[in-house]
Amino acid sequence: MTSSAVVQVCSALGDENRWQILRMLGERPRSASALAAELPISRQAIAQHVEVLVRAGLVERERHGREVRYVPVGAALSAAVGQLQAAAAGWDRRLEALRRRAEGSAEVSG
Amino acid sequence: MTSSAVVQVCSALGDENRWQILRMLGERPRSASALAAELPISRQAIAQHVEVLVRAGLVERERHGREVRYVPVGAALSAAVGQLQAAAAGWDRRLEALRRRAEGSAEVSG
DNA sequence: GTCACCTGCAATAGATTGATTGCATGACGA
DNA sequence: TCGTCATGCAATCAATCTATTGCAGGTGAC
Repeated sequence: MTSSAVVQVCSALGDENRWQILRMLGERPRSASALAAELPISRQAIAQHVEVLVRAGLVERERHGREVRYVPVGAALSAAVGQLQAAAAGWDRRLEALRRRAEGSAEVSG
Repeated sequence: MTSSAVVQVCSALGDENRWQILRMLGERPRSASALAAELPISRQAIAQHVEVLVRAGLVERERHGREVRYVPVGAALSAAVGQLQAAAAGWDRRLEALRRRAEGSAEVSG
């Protein structure tokens, strides 16, 4: 892993095609070929996007005969959301303190 | 804007340098020059990262004389987290249904 | 066994991103 | 006014990412 889990999940979620794929898999697990039949990009491009999602832990492979179906993993997203939430909460607290200080005195001694 | 707000926030959060910057700004708002003095990358690189964060709505500019201080915006992160949470919840529900179906019968008729 | 289909790997081209250097502009302080 | 310091813009380079094509390997159907 080149980066922490949250960063990797965010990076994976930082692309609209991957959101689209994730949404489609959420409706119904599908193979890369099946996804390619409904999206304007090639199967290989989709395979690469899915690989990113797999590495981020957001989807899992499921073999069905010669077919590989991809299934989203809700828990991974929930976990990432939890950490983001914690970060947001921490910042909120600190930022509130900062804001109070800023309103009280714009510039104390340089 | 080239993409939706959530995607943009995720994309901005998909880089460790930007997390680092965000954390440092959370501790204490600073200028790009001040950040550059504490990070191993150039001021310009930091300025570009901060620009990404500003475009994502995660930080705001604050002029103080000839200095430009950057302040994180907790609300933006909270909002994004909220949407991610909604997505996660939706998927969780659907995925639970899928899982139940999968466990009951591996492959029903196509 | 053979055919068809789906997956997987490799190589490649184009676009985007991350980081750097150099210079110009603008504001504060002496 | 002049010097200093911080910001801002432009150009450039390297690395990464996205998407494509082509082909080899495997699995299931007949």
